[in-house]
Amino acid sequence: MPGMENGEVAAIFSEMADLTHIVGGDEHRIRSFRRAARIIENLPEDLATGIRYGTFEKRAGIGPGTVRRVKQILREGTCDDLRELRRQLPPGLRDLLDVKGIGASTARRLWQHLKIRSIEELERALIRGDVAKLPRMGQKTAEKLMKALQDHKHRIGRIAYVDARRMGARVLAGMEGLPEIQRITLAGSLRRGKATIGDLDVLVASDDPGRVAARFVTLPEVEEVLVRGEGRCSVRLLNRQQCDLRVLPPENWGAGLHYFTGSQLHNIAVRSRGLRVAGLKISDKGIFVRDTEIRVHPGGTEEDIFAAAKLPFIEPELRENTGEIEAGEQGRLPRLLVAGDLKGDLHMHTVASDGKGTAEDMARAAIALGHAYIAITDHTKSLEVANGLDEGRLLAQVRHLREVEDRIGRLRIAAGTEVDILGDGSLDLDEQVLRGLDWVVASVHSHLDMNGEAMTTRLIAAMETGLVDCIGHPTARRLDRRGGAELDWERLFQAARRTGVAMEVNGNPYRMDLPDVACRRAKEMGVHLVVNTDAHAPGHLSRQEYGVITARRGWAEARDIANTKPFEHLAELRRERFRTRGLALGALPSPEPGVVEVVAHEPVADEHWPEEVDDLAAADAPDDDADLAGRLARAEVDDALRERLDDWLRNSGDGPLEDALRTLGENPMMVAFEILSKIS
DNA sequence: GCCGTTTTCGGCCCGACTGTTTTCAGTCG
Repeated sequence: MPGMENGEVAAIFSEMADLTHIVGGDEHRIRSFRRAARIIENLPEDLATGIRYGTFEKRAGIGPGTVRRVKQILREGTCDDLRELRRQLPPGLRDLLDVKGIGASTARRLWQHLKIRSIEELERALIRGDVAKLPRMGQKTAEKLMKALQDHKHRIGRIAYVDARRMGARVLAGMEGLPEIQRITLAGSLRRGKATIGDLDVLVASDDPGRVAARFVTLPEVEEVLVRGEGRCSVRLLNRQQCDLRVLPPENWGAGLHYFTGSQLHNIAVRSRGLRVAGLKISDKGIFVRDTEIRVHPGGTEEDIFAAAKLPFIEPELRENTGEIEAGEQGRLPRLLVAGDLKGDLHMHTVASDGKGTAEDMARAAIALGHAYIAITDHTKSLEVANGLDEGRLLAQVRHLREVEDRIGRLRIAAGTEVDILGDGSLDLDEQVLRGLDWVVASVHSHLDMNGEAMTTRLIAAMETGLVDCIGHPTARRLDRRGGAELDWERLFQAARRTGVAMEVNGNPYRMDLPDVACRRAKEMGVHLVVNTDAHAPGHLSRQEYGVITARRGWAEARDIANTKPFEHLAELRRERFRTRGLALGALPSPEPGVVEVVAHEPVADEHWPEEVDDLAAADAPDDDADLAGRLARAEVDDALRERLDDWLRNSGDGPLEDALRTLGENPMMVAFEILSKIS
C-alpha cells in the first residue's frame, strides 16, 4: 500500500495491542505492540524511508518481528496477526476499553457471556440488568459502568497546556494554607510540559494524608469524587477534567515526584535499569535491595532515584523514554534552553493590525523583560480580518518604528512583517518591500485544510523566494480547536537548511508550534530555531515560557535557538542568504504621499488570545522596580527579592511586585510559587 | 515482542483502590 502514512501503520499496531489484550495474550507482547505504535507515530521520517535505509530497525524497542510486520503492512495495508485477531473478535469490542473501569478481562467476558460487541450494546445490556448477573460482577459494578458510560459520551479530550495549568493553579490555591501540607506541586504530563494535558496530577508531602484528602475533595472546583482512598484520591473537576491527588510522606518526596511525573514508559525504563545495573528496586516508597526488600534509601530527591539507576538527573521535559536514558548513561544529555537565554522576541503585533498595544507599548514591555531587541511583525493585506497592512501602510510603519527606536533607545526595534503565505506558496507583499525589511516571518493563515504534502510544498515555495527569515507557526495547529498540518518534516527541514530559513517555535499558548517532536528533528538536522511569543498585547511578551517549554521538550539548547544570539547575528544570516541567492538588499521605496496613518485602525476582536488584555504594569513601576519583571523572568532572585516574594505570598500588599508577577503569567501567586521552587 | 555490565533464554515496574470476595482479580496510573 504505497502512500500509507506513519499514523495509519501506528494505528494498526495499537489495534493489535488492544485485540491481543482482549484475547488474553501475553502482556509483554502487548506492551511491545504499543511501544512500536508510539515509536512509529513519532517517527520524524517516512516509515518506508526508515526501512529502506535501515534506520528504523536500529531504534530501541523495534525488533525483527516489528520490522517484518511493518514491511507487510506497507505492502498489503494489513498483516497476518491483525487479520487473525479480527477474525476472532468483532471490531467494535476494542472501543469498550476506552470506558473507564473496563479492561481486557471485562471486555472479553462481556462479549463471551452477553455477546456484547459495541458500546451501544453494552448500554442496552446495562439497562436490561444483564451485566450485574455476570460472575464477579454485581449491582455496584453495573452502576459504576453505567456512570462511566455516560462520562465516556460526554468526555472532553485533552485540553491545552495553558488551560490545564490555569486549572491546576486554582487547585493549588485552594489547598494553600493547610498547615499539614509540607510541599505541594503539579506533576504528570503538565510538569513534563506536554502541549495538551489529559488528567491533572497533584502531589503533596504530608504526614497527615487524611486532612489533605479531606480538603482536596471539598474544593469548590470539584464536581464529583471518583475515588477516595487514604493516600490517593481522584475527582472530576468542573471543567470535566480528572484530577488525581497523591499524598506521600515527606521523606519519599523525590521518589513520589519521579513516579508521579512519569511518563509511564520513562518510569518503566528507569526502574528496569535500576534492577539491571544495580539490583535495586525503585518505587514511590523509595529504593530497595531487590532480593532482601531492605530499603537502602527513602528517595528524598529525584536525584536519588536517578542515582539508584546510575543516571544523572533528567529534566522532566525529556522523560518520554525516547532516548533520554541512553543519553544520560553516555553523558550526552542536553543543557536545555531556559527563558533567560533569550535575548529578543521576533514575532509580535501592534494596533496597526490586530494587536492591542502600540509599537512603543511593545517596546517598553520588552525593555522591562530585559530584551535587547524585538521585531514588529504585523499581518499583511490578505488577512483582512486582522486588518493586515498593505505595502503603503507597512512603509509608513517602518518610518514610524525608526522614530520610536531613536526616541526610546536601549532596544533594537527591527522593522518586520508576518507576511501571509498564499495558497500557492507566494508571498502577500511586494518583493522590493520584503527585501528592505529587517526581519520577515512568513506564515499560513488560510487554506488550512490542504493535505500534508501540499502544505509542505507550499511552505517550501515560500522559503525558496529567499525573502523569508523564518516560517511562523509551521503546522498552524490550534490546541483548543484543530490539529495542525501533517507536514513532511524531513523534506521541510532539508529545504530550510538549504535556503537558510529558521523555523519558529511559536509561544502562543494555544499554538506551541513547532510541535516538540518536530523541534527535536529540526535540531538534529541543524535547522535554526527561533522562540517567539506572537504577542498581541504588551503583557503577552512575558509568555515566552510556552515556547521555551516546547523547545525544551524538543531537546533544544541555547545554541540551537537563533534569538539567544545578538541581533547582529540574525542580520548577518539574512545578508548571507541574500548574497548566496544573488538578491540585492533592498532600499525601501518611499511611502506614497498621503499614506501616513500607522495606528489609526480600531483593533479588531482578538482571535488569538481569548482572555483579557494584560496591563502594561511593569513599565509604570517605580525606578527600583523597573527591571523587576525581567529579573523574575530570568530567575535572578537574590535573598532580598526572595524574602519579598515570600512576604508577598503570605501578606500580599506589594503592588509593584504583584504587577511584575502578573506580566509573567496568569496567576501571580502561581508564578511566585514557581520562581521560589525553582531557586530553592 | 524485545533485550542483554550475571542472561541468546527467561525475564519484563510497582503499588493502591474497588468490589466481590473470604483471599483476590481487575483496573488504573
